[in-house]
Amino acid sequence: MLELEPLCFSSECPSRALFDQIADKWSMMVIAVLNEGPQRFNAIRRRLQGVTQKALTQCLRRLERNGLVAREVISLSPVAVQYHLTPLGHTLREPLQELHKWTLVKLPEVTAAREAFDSADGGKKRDRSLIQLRL
Amino acid sequence: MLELEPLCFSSECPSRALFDQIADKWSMMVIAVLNEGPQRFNAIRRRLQGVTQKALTQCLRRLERNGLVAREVISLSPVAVQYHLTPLGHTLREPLQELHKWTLVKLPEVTAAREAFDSADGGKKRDRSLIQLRL
DNA sequence: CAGAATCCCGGACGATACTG
DNA sequence: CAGTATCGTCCGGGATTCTG
Repeated sequence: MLELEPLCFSSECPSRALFDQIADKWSMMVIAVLNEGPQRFNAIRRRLQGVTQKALTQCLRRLERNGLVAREVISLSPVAVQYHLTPLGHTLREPLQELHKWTLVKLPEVTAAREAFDSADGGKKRDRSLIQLRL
Repeated sequence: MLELEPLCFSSECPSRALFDQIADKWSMMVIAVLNEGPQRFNAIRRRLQGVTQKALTQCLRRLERNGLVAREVISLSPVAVQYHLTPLGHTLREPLQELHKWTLVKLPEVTAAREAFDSADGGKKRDRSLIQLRL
């Protein structure tokens, strides 16, 4: 029942950096896809519409390096490569999915908040200054 | 008990973009800090060692725009500004904290995996090619 | 105190071409 | 097929300075 310790906010806390490494869009989606079973590179690529080959490669390498995904080369000709979740990777799936679920459920509320925010002081001094509203 | 629908992977799916907007290091930490109660700008700044003023401002604006955080100006002299979580922001706290907890618990395993990965093919062809190992 | 405005640079990213 | 290599672009982020 402890509230997660002092909840390290120090800049040396390594979990801070780790967080950035696992909590990104592509990692989440790759893990979700691989949760359905082992997949080959281009199979993953096809399911993640809009991902570039470079981004996917980097993402997979990072996941592999962090021990969340395993890569196995199947020596055919031409070569085939399969990726699958490790047990460790599996433990990450649920927390990530919770977050994804949140975005789906709360999207309407967020959208409403955005419209309120954007129109509220649309005429004031903060026209399009630092508030880069992309997305 | 549904497995989260078709789990939209399409590039038009708006929750994909939303995910990137809320699942970052600073947002997580700001929400964690504000969970302890309303805080002023510099108070937050002090607790989040290493954050720059610009990054924090941007983060707070984004959170405000998405309806997760509310900003209230207290007219003193000099001006004071308080930030606090909205009810919507509160609902995001738990999923984020789960993820943060994951990084704390699994950090040893991840670290081990990294060392294995980095040393395993340290001598092979993938020296320091595309696998940028920063962190 | 709580930011905004400016400047600047390294790095992220996409597009393209090449390889085993 | 599953990547790697290279290039050009762009922009997010830090440092600094200024303001109500």
